[in-house]
Amino acid sequence: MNNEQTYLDSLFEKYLHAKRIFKHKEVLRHSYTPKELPHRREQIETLAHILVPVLKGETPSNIFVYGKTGTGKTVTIKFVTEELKKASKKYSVPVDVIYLNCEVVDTQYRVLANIVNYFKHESGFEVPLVGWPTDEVYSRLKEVIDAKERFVIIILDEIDKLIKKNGDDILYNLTRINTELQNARVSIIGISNDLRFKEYLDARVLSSLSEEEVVFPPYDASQLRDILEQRAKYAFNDGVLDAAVIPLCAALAAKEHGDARKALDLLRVSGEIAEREGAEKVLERHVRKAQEKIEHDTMEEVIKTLPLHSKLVLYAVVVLDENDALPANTGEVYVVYKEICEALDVEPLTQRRVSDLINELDMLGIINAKVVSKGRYGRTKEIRLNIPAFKVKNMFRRDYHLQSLLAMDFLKQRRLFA
DNA sequence: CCTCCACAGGAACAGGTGGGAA
DNA sequence: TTCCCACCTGTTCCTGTGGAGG
Repeated sequence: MNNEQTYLDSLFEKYLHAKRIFKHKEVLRHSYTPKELPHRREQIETLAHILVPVLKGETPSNIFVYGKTGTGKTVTIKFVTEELKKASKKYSVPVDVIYLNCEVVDTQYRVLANIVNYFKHESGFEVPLVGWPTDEVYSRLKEVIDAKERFVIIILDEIDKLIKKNGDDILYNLTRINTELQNARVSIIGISNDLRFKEYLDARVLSSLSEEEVVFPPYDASQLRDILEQRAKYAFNDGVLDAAVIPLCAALAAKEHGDARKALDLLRVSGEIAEREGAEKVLERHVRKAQEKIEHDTMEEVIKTLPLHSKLVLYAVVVLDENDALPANTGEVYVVYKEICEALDVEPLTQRRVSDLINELDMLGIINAKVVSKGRYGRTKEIRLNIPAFKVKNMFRRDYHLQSLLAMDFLKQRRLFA
């Protein structure tokens, strides 16, 4: 047998094994809506109960839904509203469900524009993504919605993001829109990860938005196990999962506030790693590898796409870390940052701006910035690095600006904290 | 109890981009 | 083309503040 032949054999061999792991991988993606939602019966019933007046031609209450990430809020709402749409056909009540994710659609203008554009096939016009005055879009919205008798359910997912950035004007407008409509009725379902977000709301808005509240508690490990098992049945071929795999994925995800999304990602990536290795079964060690890979990949993606000055600020924190100068305060980070800018011949930003960049890095989980008061010695942030310095440097190694910085071994030459 | 540090973080504004409309 | 608008980055100027040390 010649080399070419062996190569071809192993090529097919690998392919065969690869086929053995997954049956329907897409079942493990979070965009997939399963036909059954384990451990969410109570929430489904509550939501159905709140929405059922629609079928009798009455306006349902607005709903406020909250729970941490990966507790099944979005998937449950989508499921229930889908069912409602099916039922509404039977009773011939026209219902439109508009789903908006406020992480993407994150201004009052975009929310309104998206709603108007939802009806573009019916109304025949479209609002541009920028350009119009907001109140014009709003009156166009009323016109379009009110064109006939119907119920419009607007789902605002991650509504906290929208409010934190823009205040509660949108909600104020949307919650009282019914008083200005003749034919149509609008109700709103707000979904939030953050319970404290209610503090940002005006009392009137709050009382009208949270006429009904539905809470999604985190899943515990055994519930996560049920969810994974249900999906694994369709996703994987029989017998390819080692008995320890699902419990481990569930346990790891349960540790992080019972996040089902995380659990599904772990299971999927474990399968992918096993597949790539050409293994016949998914084993515990694949899950461990998957966890590392997920963590590393998301962090790397975030850091790579950071704007230049955020990278420089982060690099300043790395330098401080390597000088054992952490936790540092804002002033110290700013001093190092300015030196880095000078070394690279880049115009530094003001401290005010850098302070905001530090907050952004904190939000991304790359660093940790806690506001502390040191009494006589002022009020500042205590800044720490959340990932090992060498990992950050490795990610920077491919960055055009920072390469030179690493090459000149900035840290040692400058002797910043001798 | 008061002071005063070293900032936090809000407000107003400037300048630029990218898009639609007349 | 020119004008308008939303939105972003960034600056300047500013007021507010928790708590150690006097």
